[in-house]
Amino acid sequence: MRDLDISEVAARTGVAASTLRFYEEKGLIASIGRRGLKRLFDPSVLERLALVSLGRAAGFSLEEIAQMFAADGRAKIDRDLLAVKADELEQTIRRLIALRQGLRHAAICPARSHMECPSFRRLLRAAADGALPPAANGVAKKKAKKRPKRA
Amino acid sequence: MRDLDISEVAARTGVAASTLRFYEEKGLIASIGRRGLKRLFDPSVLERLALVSLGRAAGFSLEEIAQMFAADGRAKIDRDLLAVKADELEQTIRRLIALRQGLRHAAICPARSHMECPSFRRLLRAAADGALPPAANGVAKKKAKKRPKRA
DNA sequence: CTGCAAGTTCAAGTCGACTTGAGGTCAAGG
DNA sequence: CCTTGACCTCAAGTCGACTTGAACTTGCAG
Repeated sequence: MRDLDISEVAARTGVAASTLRFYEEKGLIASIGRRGLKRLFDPSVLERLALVSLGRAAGFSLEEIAQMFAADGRAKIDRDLLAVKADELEQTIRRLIALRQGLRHAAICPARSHMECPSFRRLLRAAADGALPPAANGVAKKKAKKRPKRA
Repeated sequence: MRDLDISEVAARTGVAASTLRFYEEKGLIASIGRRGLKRLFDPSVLERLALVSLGRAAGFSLEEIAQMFAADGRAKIDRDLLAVKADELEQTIRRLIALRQGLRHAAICPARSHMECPSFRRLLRAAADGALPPAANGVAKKKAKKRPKRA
């Protein structure tokens, strides 16, 4: 496969060109050269981006991800770290399950007011105790932009 | 129970005073009056805050939460909306579970490089397809501040 | 009566991950 | 050869949820 220019990478991964530049700046990906001014990417960048996407989904920050890559050239991912993240994820999952249960119940609860529902009050107590997940901050409105063709 | 001043509310809920002012400004809570300059809160604010906390954990924005309260005076929570959130949560949970599986496997995978592991590659593919959760943005470092006494 | 800790207001700053805008460059098609 | 549109750089802006700082005011312990 030929080298890819930025718009091809964007099209094939669904990652905006601006984001790709940003990632390069952060050391998450690398362009293999330029044609004139324009970046050229090796096709392997696609895999790399998948890895980034995976890392993000797993709750790693861009910086953490960059460090995994930075360790040495080849994506050297610390297995212990993975296990730790998996455990964290497990915690989160448990909490979310409890929460979902609570919500479902609240949604169909016959009590006149939620406040009269013991189940809801229990959930409330849990929330007050901080036993529920912290709730992702600063999540901007997804403006449902074009999700480009999947290659 | 007597009316509470802001630091009492903060102490009993673990919500910073600055946050309480912020919440009041946003219409999420209301102070019942002032002693001099100082806000006084009715004890019911504690329950209200638990509700806010619950809403946040469930993935509602402050604005959405405010609207639930705004509908009329008494916390009028739309059951359909709850159900919707519960479903979203369900989606998220499924994805997180897949992810956790993937991470766990990757953590113990015997393949020399993760790239040589079919299971890992499958996960990667899923990530590339956007089948994984979007990963909460803008989450600032929790600096492990004092979690004050639970009343 | 006085001092001061604890409250107040309002504007501005922070955090992470990007996006947007202005202004510039250049490879390729007509 | 010349246009043009895809790319480029760099600075600044955005989003949500708060926090922080500066400059005041005040209830109340001593």
